[in-house]
Amino acid sequence: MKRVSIGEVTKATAIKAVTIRYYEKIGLFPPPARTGSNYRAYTTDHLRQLRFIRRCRDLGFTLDQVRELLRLSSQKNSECSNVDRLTARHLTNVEQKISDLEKLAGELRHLSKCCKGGGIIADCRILQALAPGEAAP
Amino acid sequence: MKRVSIGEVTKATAIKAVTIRYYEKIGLFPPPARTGSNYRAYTTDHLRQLRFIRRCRDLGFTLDQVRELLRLSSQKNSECSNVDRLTARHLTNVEQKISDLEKLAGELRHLSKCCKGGGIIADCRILQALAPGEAAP
DNA sequence: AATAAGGCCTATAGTGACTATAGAGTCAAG
DNA sequence: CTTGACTCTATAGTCACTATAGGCCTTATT
Repeated sequence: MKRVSIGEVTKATAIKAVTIRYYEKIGLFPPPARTGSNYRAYTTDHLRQLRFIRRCRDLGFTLDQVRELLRLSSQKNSECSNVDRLTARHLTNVEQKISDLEKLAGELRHLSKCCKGGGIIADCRILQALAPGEAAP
Repeated sequence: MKRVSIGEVTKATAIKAVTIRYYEKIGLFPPPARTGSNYRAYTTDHLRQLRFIRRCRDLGFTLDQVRELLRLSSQKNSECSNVDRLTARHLTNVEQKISDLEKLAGELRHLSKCCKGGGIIADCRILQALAPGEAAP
């Protein structure tokens, strides 16, 4: 079967070589065979897995979650509800994070509004607002 | 003047003692005096600074940005436009992150929708969707 | 055949912002 | 006097990489 170098994998998956080696080191996917000169030689199976990993990471899953998804996806006959649950939980996290960030953006916008332009630090409204419990005189 | 222990500071600022010591170690704020038994003894100035830091962190500024804000806020007579710029840039980052996460949440919701309940892994739409370029048969 | 460029190898250390752990000294109350 | 809560230092671990150093392999050019 055809085997490719780590550089080819990088081109095909957009995962950097160092990262691929790192994934191998932490046991995220099985290590590939080596050539006579000790170069890694990947199969199309590796490529498939690494694309899967890349996609999961793009979607914000942690490496532990990816590990779990890989494990689950290898058990072809077991129930798929675990996958659904994992995805749903992750979605909840992401939604929480969005709402946190939106609150935060609101506060930052508020800060930005009150200090437009050319005062001096001593009168800076932003800094005053950042110092809690210290009302402006 | 009155000085308080690290425990008091923790209560007053909601920053953990270890974190306060960590901030001290990386030089984020001046180290406090010590008691005879080598305990840290904080002034109200320290308290003010640490509350400031806490607030900045809550707003998502990095420690480097906090460092800069502290530096700026100590120069009472210089211009405040730098503070404004820093805040604005941070806001832009936050807004970018929100939009990234929203796109991501959309994809996750899409995933979640297509796999509700009780199939087996071999047919799992989520896993199929996570494997790019491998269309379902 | 020598050389230079580029790809690949390993191992180690660094990032940010903490968190956890171990082992020891200090203080107040009972 | 002992218990328990608090404090101290130093070190290592977390996550998901990124950077660096130093050396081998391959290919193309001279």
